Amino acid sequence: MATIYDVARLAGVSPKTVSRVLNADGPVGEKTREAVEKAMRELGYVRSNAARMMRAQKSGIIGLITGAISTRNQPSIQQGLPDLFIVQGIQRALESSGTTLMIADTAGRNERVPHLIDTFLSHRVEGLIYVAEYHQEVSLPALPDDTPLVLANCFDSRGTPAVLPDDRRLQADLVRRLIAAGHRRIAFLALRPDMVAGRLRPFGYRDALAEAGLPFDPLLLAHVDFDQAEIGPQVLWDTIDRMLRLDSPPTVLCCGNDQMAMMVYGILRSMGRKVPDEIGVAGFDNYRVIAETLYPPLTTVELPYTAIGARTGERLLQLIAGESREAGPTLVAGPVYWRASVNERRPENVLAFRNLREENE
Amino acid sequence: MATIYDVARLAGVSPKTVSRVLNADGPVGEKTREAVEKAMRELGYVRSNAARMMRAQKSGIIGLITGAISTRNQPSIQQGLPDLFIVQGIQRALESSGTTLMIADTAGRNERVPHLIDTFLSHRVEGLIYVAEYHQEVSLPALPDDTPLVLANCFDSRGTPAVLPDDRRLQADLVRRLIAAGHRRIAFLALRPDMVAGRLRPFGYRDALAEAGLPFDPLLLAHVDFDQAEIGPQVLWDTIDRMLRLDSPPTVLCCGNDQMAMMVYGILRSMGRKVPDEIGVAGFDNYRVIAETLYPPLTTVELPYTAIGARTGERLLQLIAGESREAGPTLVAGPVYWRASVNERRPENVLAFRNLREENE
DNA sequence: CCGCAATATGACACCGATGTCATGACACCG
DNA sequence: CGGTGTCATGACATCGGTGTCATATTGCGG
Repeated sequence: MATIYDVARLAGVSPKTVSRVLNADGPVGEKTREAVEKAMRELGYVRSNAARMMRAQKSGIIGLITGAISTRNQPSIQQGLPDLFIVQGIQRALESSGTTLMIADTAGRNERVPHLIDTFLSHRVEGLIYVAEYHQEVSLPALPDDTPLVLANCFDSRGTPAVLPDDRRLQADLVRRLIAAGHRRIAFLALRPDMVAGRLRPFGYRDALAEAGLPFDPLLLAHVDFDQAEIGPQVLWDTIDRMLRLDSPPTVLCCGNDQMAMMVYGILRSMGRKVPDEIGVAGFDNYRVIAETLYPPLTTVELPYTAIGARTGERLLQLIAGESREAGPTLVAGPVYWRASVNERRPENVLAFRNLREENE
Repeated sequence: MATIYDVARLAGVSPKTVSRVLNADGPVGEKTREAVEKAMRELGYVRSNAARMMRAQKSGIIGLITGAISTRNQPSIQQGLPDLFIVQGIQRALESSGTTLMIADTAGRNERVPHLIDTFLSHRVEGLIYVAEYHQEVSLPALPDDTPLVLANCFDSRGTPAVLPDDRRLQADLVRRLIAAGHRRIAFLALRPDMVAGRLRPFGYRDALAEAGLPFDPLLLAHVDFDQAEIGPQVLWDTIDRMLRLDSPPTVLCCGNDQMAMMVYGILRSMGRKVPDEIGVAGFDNYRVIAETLYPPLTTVELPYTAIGARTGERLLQLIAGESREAGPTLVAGPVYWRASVNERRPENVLAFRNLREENE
């Protein structure tokens, strides 16, 4: 591959002059510039980042580690989609910064992380991002002080900058909207309590109930490990069956995620209950393939992965630039998508709710 | 960040000796080695790839361009999953080769590709991979001759090495399995004919029919643009309705992909037809969130994205190593997943089919 | 016509690792 | 005891850009 020396020779100038043309620093004569540009074109010259990087002590590279399929403890076979959207968001944020992304995946083996970090350090990355597959606590090996790190969709106990979904608020927003639609008995089929989301979202659920002056009924809240191989569907069935037999049964089922909602559709159908007329169903994630394809389309709230990625990228760029920024995690919320799986019981409330939100914007 | 000179000074040796310890070439005295290793540990030394790369004229970097969300013409809102699995497969294949992956996404703007390629070339990538979101023809700008390129999930007219799903064979394998299960009237709701998969898979469908001596009935084959915003579901409904009213209606509906199958579940339910007892449904993709969560679980065939990625990585490594390998695209097939959405009408055939396949392995 | 500033260009060193070659210290053999 | 080979180590140049400083050329006011 052609070097700056080749270009210089062909153009009959010194390498330094070519460098000046490349970087548009220092003055260059009109005719000289043209000769150099012609030479570059003829040779198909592309400047070597390695050499440049050595001199400048700046790589323009950011390292990205994804956690991907950690064998067990997966919240669902949703596998990878969060990662993907987060990475796309990161790319969008970095796009205009002139940095390039290097990626590596642990492939489920966390013990590989130190090695991946070393590889990135050897490329002198200017910053590191760790992306987790679902909201969780992680523990990463320490980095040299001068390499900033941002965690996406996860956090650690050292207070490393992190960008997280605002699970509590997202759930509260969804339940608020259900209440605004006139629902009063709202069941919540939460995710397993050993997952962060399974712990945070019930708070949001109760926040919304409390705001509206509705009582919290423990019989309407259940953590359901719906994703277990064999018995998952059965557990889900039993839970729903129990709730529907209550004296005052729920008018809507709030599911831990869209995938669970999809299973709930099947179960309700088997039970002979029509959605949304006999019972409403709401999801969580706005996993579009599910939410938009289900019939009726699923009301849900968006887990804003792309936005999380974008904020992560921005936050890292700030750290690299040395801008201090506040500490603590950045929480990201997203919109409620109101589709046909929940009936509006009181249209007038919904209008009021909309107006209220618009005023708050 | 510490350099090899810092380490050398601290250990009281020359940089070259440190280099020898690092690379385990040339002989080094026992005591010297220990002193050097101690110095490296104390300084937290990580060797600079940039410097190494300059000397060695080898980067150990592979560039990966993903096509992602090209606005229109998407086969579905499946958005990104193929990309993701392909990239994971690539990473698995490259993992042991000591190369690092750089990624960039066009973000739907194809005109950015030349710029992305230049960025990669400036990092002196040893090879390039282009990953498309769905099986399609692409056209990339020419590369310098010495940088190998492999296309994943796409192909071009220049005969660039490519790794593709064997759509025809996958569809044939699935239909064969349906026939083995005793089905004789098999409807095929194909994808749009302007998509490669929409053209190739009908051939596979007919291959399987022909092998079994079954007639091809044009009334049982329809291309359905099920994904259109408003009318998609209606078109799908009409098509199914028409087929079910035939004098000799199909006993199973083969869908263009799992997402379409999911919609078909909803439509059949609305029509009052029970799956699988009154009619079978088969998908395509083995999009697990759908196929495993639907009730009943969906019989489908796997579009082997991870394998496509792995083969792509392997093929690129071979090209980089200068091993010639055959030209032409690499076609990758995958297994049929038999779940509960299609009834076995003739169990004895299925056994025979299994034995046959095992003999062929 | 001289002096000084602005413009245009080049020589050279340096970034950090490593290939090449040289050198010094031993050990072993005849 | 000299010759030869092996081991251990270092000096030096090199990879491709670019920062620093020097030099050559031109223009313009006085």
